Formats: sequence, C-alpha cells, structure tokens
Amino acid sequence: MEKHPEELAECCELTHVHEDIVRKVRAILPDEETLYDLADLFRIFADSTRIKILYLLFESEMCVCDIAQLLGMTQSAISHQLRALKQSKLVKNRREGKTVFYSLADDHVVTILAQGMEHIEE
Amino acid sequence: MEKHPEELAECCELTHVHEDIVRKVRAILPDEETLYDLADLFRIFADSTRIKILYLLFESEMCVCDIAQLLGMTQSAISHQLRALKQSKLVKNRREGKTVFYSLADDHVVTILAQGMEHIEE
DNA sequence: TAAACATATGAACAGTTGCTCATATGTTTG
DNA sequence: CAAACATATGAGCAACTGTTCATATGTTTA
Repeated sequence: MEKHPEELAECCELTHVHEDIVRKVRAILPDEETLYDLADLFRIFADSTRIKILYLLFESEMCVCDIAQLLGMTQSAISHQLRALKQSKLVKNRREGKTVFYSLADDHVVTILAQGMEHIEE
Repeated sequence: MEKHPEELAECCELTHVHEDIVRKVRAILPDEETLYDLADLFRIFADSTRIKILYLLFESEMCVCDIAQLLGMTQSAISHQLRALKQSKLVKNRREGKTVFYSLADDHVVTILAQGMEHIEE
C-alpha cells in the first residue's frame, strides 16, 4: 500500500503520469489522517435521518422528543443520531431541566447541504 | 412511519413543538426522495479513496491506471470507485484509444470538499 | 485475426451502519 | 426519597459497503 512511491513505475504501456503531475498531486493531496476525518464528516451527511434532523434545526433549536415526533421515529433512534451529529460538531446542545435542546453548531452545515442540493438539482 | 402527522400528540409532558414550528418545518423539509438523493450524494464523499480520487482530478484529468498507480491501489478497485463517482455525476470520462480519461464534472465537488475541510480544521 | 493492453464488471467476503429493545442516567416534583 | 419524565447508551441483528479475485469488454497493433 505505497501511498507516495518515490518513482512511478510504468502502469499503462506509456505512462501518462509525469513528474510534474506527481509533484503537484503530492502538494495538493491532504495527509491520510485529514482524508479520513473528511470522509468521516461526509459519512454523517450520508444518511437521510441525519439530514432531516439538520433541516429541522435550520428552523429552531429542538428537544429530542420533538424531533422524534416530527420525524415519526423513536426517541432512541434520534438520540443515537444526535450523538453522531454532536461528535462531528455539527450540532450542540444545552440542558434546560429534564429537556435537552439541540441546535446547529456551525454554518458549514447549511453551506454543505445547499451545495449538495444544488448538485442533485441539475 | 408517519412523516407528517396532521396533529402533534404530546411527546414531552409539555410539547415544545407548536403549530408555527410545524408549519415552517413542513415548508422547509425537502421531500423524501430528494432527501434520499442528497444522502446518496454525500455517501460518495464518505470514503477516503473516492475523496483521494477527486483531489487527484483537481489537478488534471487522469486515466484509471495512473490513479491506481498514484494511490497504490488496484485497477479494479479504482474502476469500481470511478463508476460510483460517475453515477453521481461527480466525474466524467472520455476515451482515447485504449485509455479512458476521467475528470471532474462539476464545480460543486470543489466547494463541497472545501467546506468539509473548513469544518474539520476548526 | 490473434495477442496485448486498458478498463469494466459480477460474485463473494469482511467490516460497518442504523435501527430496535432493554435498561441506565439525570432531572424534577410530590 | 420515590415516582415520573426526558434523554442516553449498550448489545444485537439485518442491510449495506469497499475490496479482491476472476473474467469480460473494448481497442490497438503485429
């Protein structure tokens, strides 16, 4: 699993990759850990339940049972998903007595979803 | 699996969701099919191999074996991933003799990855 | 047309994911 | 403190995902 081989062997009969491309690619490609973090972030957006939750939170902060109610899903299912969203720092929460209110933590959520939406609407 | 119940039953002892919120949410939340399409799109970004491929294509178009070579992976693995990327209309390809060159199909790729990167870099 | 090359694809398998169910934790109120 | 309520969490299971391996398709060249 060589990630950055020092020399490019031939792969196609005539190698199409040349030294300058290789140099540019190495400069541009983020390191392995960052790429994994990035994939992890997008994996959070890769589920329609979590996307729905984020859309709900566009409007206002909400407690767990309200989200569950609005989406017609279990409290447990929503709670699990909120945990994932919180771990990715896409939502934050505050406690008010028995109730925990969740809200968006970040403007990137809006931008990312909007860009995704633009793409699929073409 | 009621998605849009006509009336909200109590969920918490005191329901926190009220009529105006419900109305706003219904106006904002895209329909089920769109949400699935959106999740499918982000699932494509949810894998570091595919992200790497996209980053490579930032620089220039490339053939399958060059990508495989640069990433130290099998031609087959890359080919499978390119198919997924193409189905999502994130990359396009052109044939030149035996070789097939892939390139980015869309500016959204750059924006989405950049936003994701911004988020994890906080 | 046969051989060589570049790419695509189907099946299979291990690893992951999202939900459910049961139960635990944390908070308020009688 | 006990009961009720809101939320969190662990285990388990079915469904899905990414890779490998073997092989098929498509293109060029001898």
